[in-house]
Amino acid sequence: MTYSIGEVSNLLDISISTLRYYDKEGLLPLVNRTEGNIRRFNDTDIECLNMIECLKTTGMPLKDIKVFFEWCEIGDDTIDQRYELFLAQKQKTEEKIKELETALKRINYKVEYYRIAKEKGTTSSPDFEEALAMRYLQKKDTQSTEDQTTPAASKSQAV
Amino acid sequence: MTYSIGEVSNLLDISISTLRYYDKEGLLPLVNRTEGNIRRFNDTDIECLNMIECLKTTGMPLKDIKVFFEWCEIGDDTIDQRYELFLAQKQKTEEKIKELETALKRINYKVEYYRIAKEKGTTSSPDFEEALAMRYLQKKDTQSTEDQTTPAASKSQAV
DNA sequence: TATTGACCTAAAGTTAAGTTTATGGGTTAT
DNA sequence: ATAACCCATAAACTTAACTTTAGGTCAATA
Repeated sequence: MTYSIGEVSNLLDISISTLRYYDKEGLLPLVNRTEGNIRRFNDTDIECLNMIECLKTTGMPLKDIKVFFEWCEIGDDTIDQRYELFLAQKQKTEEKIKELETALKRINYKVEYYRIAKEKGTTSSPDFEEALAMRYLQKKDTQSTEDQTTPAASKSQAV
Repeated sequence: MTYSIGEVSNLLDISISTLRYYDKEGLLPLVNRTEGNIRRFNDTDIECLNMIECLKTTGMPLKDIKVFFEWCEIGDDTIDQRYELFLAQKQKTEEKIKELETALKRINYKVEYYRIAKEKGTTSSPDFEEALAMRYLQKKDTQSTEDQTTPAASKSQAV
């Protein structure tokens, strides 16, 4: 099965110009062309594009993705490099997830903070302060696993 | 307690030029200055910078972060907007984490793939194919929670 | 006193990852 | 057969988030 650039664009939700850009940058080694110079993408190309999306999601820059594909083309001599690449990317991704989870806790605290502020109509009344403190203490007692606050954030009204 | 720009830079691991850039872009409402026009950061400024880092981590562009701080300055009339902002950011962050976890599975599969390739010295022998299949089936049987493969990825040797 | 080091501004430069524009070829529907 | 599409390239443009550069102040130190 082969696909035109427009079909691939719809299939993978990547713009046509981005696909051409990736091809030009050498991220898609050897995309076939018709006699009329029109690209025909095959299943391997689709696989490559899926892998590009995967690596891009985890924050790998296109130039590094390109190097990976070059290693693939070279063959078995580059197995070690490719192993190290994925091992490093695994670590980076795990770290990224942890960072996001830490940030999410702060954000969840803010959602709670502003939910109470909405109820009270202000962020600067004793009533608000108390409701916030109540909510915060209550959660501590009940050992809720989600929506934990970051104590540092609760020190300041400023943000 | 107040801090010079250099101290803040060391404290939060943000470059001096980035701090000046944030200030210029209006992300740090009202940083105090000495008579000699030197910035003195206080604890509220540090709090703001921590919040900037948090929001930046979750992918919020600086212009949106700026809007948030402007809302903070306006006061209680913007509580609803701020609530919605954090609610939206909570959702985006949860989605981002899921995306990363999906990508991580693919990457974990590749780590396994290349670990076996290293052992066998190739990615294209029947021996390698078999070892990979063994490993994959074995994991299915034992219900391992980590390092699951994405079946799509196992279809192609290409990448 | 001269120089070093930390700070300041404004403006230009950089990088990544595309997107847009200008120009043109080939096929299909009215 | 002419308009409407889909495809092609090259080159210029865009955006975000910084970073670098050039030029200047000021305080402490050798």
